[in-house]
Amino acid sequence: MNKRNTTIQDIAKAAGVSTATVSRALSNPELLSQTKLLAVKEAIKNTGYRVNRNARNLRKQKAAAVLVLVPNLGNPFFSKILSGINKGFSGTDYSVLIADSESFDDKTQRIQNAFQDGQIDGLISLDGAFSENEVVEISYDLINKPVVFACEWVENTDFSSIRSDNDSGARLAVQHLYNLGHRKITHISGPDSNILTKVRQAGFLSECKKLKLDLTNENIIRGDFSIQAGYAAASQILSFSEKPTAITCASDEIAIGVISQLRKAGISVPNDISVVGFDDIEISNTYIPTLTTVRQDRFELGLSAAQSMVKSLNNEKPQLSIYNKVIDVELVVRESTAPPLSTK
Amino acid sequence: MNKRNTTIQDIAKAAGVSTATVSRALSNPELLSQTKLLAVKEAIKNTGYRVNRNARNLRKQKAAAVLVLVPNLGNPFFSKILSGINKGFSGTDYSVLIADSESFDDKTQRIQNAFQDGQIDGLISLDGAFSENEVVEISYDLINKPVVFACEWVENTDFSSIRSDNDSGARLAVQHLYNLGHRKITHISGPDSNILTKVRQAGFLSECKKLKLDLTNENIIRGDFSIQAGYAAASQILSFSEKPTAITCASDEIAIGVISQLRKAGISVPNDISVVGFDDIEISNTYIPTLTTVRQDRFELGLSAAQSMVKSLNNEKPQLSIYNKVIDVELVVRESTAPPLSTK
DNA sequence: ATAAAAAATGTAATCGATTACATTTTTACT
DNA sequence: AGTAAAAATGTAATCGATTACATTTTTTAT
Repeated sequence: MNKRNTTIQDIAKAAGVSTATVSRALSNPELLSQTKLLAVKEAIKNTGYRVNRNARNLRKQKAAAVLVLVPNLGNPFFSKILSGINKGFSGTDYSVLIADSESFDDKTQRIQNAFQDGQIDGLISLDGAFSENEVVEISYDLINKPVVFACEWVENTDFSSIRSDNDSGARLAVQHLYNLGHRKITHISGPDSNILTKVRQAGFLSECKKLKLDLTNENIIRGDFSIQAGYAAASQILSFSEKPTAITCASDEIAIGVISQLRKAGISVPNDISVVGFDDIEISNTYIPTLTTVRQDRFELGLSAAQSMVKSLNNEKPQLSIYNKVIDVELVVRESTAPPLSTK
Repeated sequence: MNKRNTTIQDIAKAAGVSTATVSRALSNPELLSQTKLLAVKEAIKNTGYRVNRNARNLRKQKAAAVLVLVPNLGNPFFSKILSGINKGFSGTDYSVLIADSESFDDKTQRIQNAFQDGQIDGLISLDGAFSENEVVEISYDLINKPVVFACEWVENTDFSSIRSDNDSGARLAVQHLYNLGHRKITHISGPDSNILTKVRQAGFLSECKKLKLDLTNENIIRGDFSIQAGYAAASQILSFSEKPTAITCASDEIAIGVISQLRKAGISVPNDISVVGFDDIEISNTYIPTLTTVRQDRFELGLSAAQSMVKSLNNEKPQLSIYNKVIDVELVVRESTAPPLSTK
């Protein structure tokens, strides 16, 4: 069935031109005369020829592929971002390789290898958990290749990044609760080391201060982004002598965990306590109660990251200029927030 | 910074051997004498040499990559499968390319192109929606490359597939409800064309018959797998003269949609009506009420598909033998099901 | 009409590894 | 020790496209 592949040689013969001309027809058609160009196109159509990627990449010293590093592929939060990234590369020559940080011990090693093997031309990382040493290893100076962070990022580094306006998001949540009349608000935070956590927490505290709300150490509960963290946080809150009237969470999953746990303790959301999430994941609009939350446009996040990467890749002189884009977030008000009891 | 790449030539020179020997050290070390092998290894370590993938692939006429076709990357249902696939390829030389069926007009064209470009050696499709013509285009005869379907599959074809035991799942749901005392059960189905829908629906009907339950045309409601379909189905059910006491759904999302909509109409799950889902997605364990559902091991599904693909890929003579694996499902009983009112 | 400049095309080296085939070295056996 | 077989190694062609450089053709300007 599959004999030898059709190559550029075959096309050259069929069209009565040299291989150089065929190659030009492929990548620089404007250099050719109409006649030859047509002849080549005709031959290509007749044979169904397609350029061999490996040969082209070898010669051009390119990979025509980009690696997307996902902290945990199993977490649905990332799939929408991936979808946006995919969209951003559709219509380009680039393939999207996906790797799961969890699936290997040394992720920087893995990244370096992929670059050195000529497997990839660039890296989009949704994972911001890199140590100082690791950052050096994937830095531009060393690998000479573009790196873009999306969603998460690494502090004090020169990598481009696309991120949501996490600070505003946190503030919007507080303002919303404040406007409803809440004065005692607790924030459930993500894992300490996470950059998103830090920013959202800082935004929360700063906005509370601005609004002159009392700040005690019961204002912040630490957890991670999971539903389970929400359970745990709810239990803690239940033990507070003076309970908050509202809670802002670092993720929708936390919010859902909190709500479900509070409910088991007979505390109703939003009647007894209001809860605001962060992210606006799929379920938030269908959970009972539907969740008031800060929407991040995850698709857009991925799309922008991909587009920025494509730009870097297309500039022959890899422009080092750091590109940072902050994507607006939006407060989506639904059922999980209401005025506090006292004001009713 | 980046001078010329370290090549096999450099290693040969450094180790005082020929390039052939270096190449053998890389892929058939057992052919070499201890002395030379060590010399080569030493040289490789000193230089940090890595083989150039493009060169190797060109020469070997391989791609060392597999394409995973996902019906819709934005749908979190698939991310766990992807995670399993990734796991299955970790430790191998293969890269995982991901494509979203939604992101191009002609998916078979896209697949064929990827094969012809030498971009991929095999295809794992999570998308079973292929017409007869399309099936021909990606058939083994034509492309001479392994294809594995995971989760979904195409009827009456010779492709390998890894799937859940959808039939049993549907039956387990009915049995569970039957054992609780339910005698009037409605099934909310997925999109007509979908193979999973067909099988689950057939399982439902067959089990109902077996248990001698009345079968009217109110036993089946058509929808798609979405939460919205659940909304719509709930509205329909509310209009039935004689309401079912229990509902089985083709997906958890449908189930959640149904529950939330019934609730708005003042009907409580499970007190008034019991609901069983299918899939056991993340939220099912946290929804209110927590969802009784049929668990599919999505990670395992992906893992098996990847392993099967790796096997096909490693057999030099691509074994055409069709490999079908059916993965057990499990009924997870939670809060959304209870005995019907009448029996209480 | 002709020289100079510009455009079109061709020739052949090149990217970096693999491997068929040839040659040398080692082992095994009489 | 001598020879056949086996093991180890080397030489050079090859995979398929791109591109520097050389050459030919066309256009432009005088």
